[in-house]
Amino acid sequence: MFLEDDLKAARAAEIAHALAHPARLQILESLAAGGVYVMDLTRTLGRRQANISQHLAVLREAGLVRAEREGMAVRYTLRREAVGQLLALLDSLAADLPLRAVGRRRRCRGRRGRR
Amino acid sequence: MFLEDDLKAARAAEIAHALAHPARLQILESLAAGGVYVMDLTRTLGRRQANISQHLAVLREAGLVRAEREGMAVRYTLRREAVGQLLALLDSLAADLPLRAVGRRRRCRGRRGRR
DNA sequence: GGAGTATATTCGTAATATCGAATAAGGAGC
DNA sequence: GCTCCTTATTCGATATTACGAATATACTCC
Repeated sequence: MFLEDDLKAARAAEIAHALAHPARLQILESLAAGGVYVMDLTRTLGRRQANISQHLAVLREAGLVRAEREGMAVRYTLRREAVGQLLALLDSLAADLPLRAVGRRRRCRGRRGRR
Repeated sequence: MFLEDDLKAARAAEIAHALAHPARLQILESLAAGGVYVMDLTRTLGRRQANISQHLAVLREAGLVRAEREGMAVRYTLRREAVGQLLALLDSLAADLPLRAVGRRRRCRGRRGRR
């Protein structure tokens, strides 16, 4: 799939990149439950409005969410349901991932012994 | 899932980040078909050995792949099959993503009134 | 031990991401 | 028009990433 189509690989990488930030994952999770307004996100996530808006721009440009004006506010919704499946998969992977993966630790390289 | 667990969100973001590069997606796709050696990847992907090794390190630290020495070579395999499902989902999303998402273009959002 | 092969890491640099502060822009209501 | 509320964008500083080149490490064979 990606090996023979560089453009598709680039698109997929952009999508993955859009997912690659805790705040954006939380935004998407909020959206998965139904459309929400930006103001709700700033309260829920405890981040500056500008910051939320910046993250939303990343998600928008990746094609993962859609923005619709409703009067003064803007309602965001997931553009595809596959996004919800992606979240679920990431969640399950994150759940049973060995601790080592996160803490930026020294890495234990085979250092031979084992094998 | 991520809203109430910052650590899990961070892990999931790290996993997504590991996926967020065309070369790493291609590496994972190669691995999905069965273990491969680094030398194979350098040939298949047409990248420098050091570069492949650097990308493999990212995948390793994210817990997505496992490295096993086999004599002089090192064989890499997917650590979890959920990774294959992630790839498939990314592929389908990338397939029907509107073009606009990739080209870093000026963004055309509803902008309704055409300003 | 030495030479050769396969893989990993370090270093320097250019490109990119993240964040807050400030500012701009859309819309409602007066 | 002006003001308030909501959201978006720009700017500047800092941090992180990607890459090649060079170097280091692990292993095999002689």
